[in-house]
Amino acid sequence: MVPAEMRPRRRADAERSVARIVSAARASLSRDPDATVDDIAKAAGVGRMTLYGHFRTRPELVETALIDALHCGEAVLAGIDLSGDAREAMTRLLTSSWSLVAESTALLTAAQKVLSAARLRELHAGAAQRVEQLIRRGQQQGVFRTDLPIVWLVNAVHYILNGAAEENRAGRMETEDVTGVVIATVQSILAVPPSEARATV
Amino acid sequence: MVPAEMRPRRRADAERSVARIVSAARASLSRDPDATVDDIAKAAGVGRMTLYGHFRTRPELVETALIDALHCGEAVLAGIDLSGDAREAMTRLLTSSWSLVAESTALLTAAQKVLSAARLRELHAGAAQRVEQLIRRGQQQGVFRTDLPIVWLVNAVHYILNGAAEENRAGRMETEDVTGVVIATVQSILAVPPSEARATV
DNA sequence: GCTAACGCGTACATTCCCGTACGAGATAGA
DNA sequence: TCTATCTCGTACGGGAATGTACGCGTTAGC
Repeated sequence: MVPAEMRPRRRADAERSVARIVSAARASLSRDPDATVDDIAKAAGVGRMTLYGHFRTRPELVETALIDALHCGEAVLAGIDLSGDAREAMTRLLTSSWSLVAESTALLTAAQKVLSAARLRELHAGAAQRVEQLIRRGQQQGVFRTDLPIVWLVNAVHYILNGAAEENRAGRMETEDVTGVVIATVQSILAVPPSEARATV
Repeated sequence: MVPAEMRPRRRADAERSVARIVSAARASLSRDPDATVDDIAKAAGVGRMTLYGHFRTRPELVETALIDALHCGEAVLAGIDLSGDAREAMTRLLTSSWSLVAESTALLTAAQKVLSAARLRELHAGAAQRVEQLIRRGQQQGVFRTDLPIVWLVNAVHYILNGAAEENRAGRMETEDVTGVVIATVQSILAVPPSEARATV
């Protein structure tokens, strides 16, 4: 709530602790949405009380972790060239940030239990919109399908990313294989299906 | 554990209660994996103590619900013609039972928290194998892709079904639209991609 | 070096859920 | 009608997680 600039100055070690806690929270929560405050503190290598010194409640911590992941996502997205052929742009996007997007989505579901729906929409709107715009541009270029609702296409991509991340965690897919599988699957979902292609001609 | 035939006879009203509880458990758990025993009892319209009269522990209830859903799935699958063109067979399968499969998958994730991995594999093996065999047959027919691991294809279909069910629950997709969207998406995922088609020829 | 800020542990109150114990009233089924 | 079975409420104990209170030792930063 309070802008970072207005809070009383923090000491350097406090800054480091907070960073480690947020990082641990992102990792723990995206792995297990029900991760305990104690789990996160242990993962961060700090005491539970130290954590409570920086975050008053668990929901506040979850929200901070989600915001952090979304900001990272925004930053990475901003650095990717999304112009040109939408299919190639999507491949670039997935190659460089599928794990980040998957993490954000997992965090989002973790946050659904503790944050209000309105707050969630507010936070997630930006991130999802970038993907949606890319898909929309692909549709205008005629390389992405238009026979399914765009909301579904956006979310289907997220479900696939999440699923691939989970397969990887569960040991059913090697980390080095994920990128290729994700790209192939997503491109198949977004591509113009044969039936529609005929209709378009 | 104990076969139904060997347990002492139950009265008709008890039979009805159990049926309502299992049904409520399936519905509640597939909506919220963390549904409380009390939630389920309320949804079933019985007291919590009545529930405990039939199921000793929550894990036992979860397992029963999962088994029930899987059995329903098996029964439906057994009634579907899976011969002929694998694509059409898949469409028939999805049309008649996407919601059932989605429910089973959701229940499976709910069960992952309370049942052992070994027990889960044991229970789920049959259901997943039917889908896997269908996909494998499609690959032999040359209508389904072979460039991605079959395990991934099977699970990707499950992720999509789950996702579609969630979109429907969240009010982002109309119930009457789900079937079409699911079929279109799954067929796109399984279809032979253009690049592989060229290579095959 | 001084001081405020920080790390961190113990202890405690609270809440929520699970599972058990007991028992009184209702009902299916013979 | 009679009885075993079933429903279901209250009450209780245990466990886990959240958040608070207090305090001592340490360290960053001036």
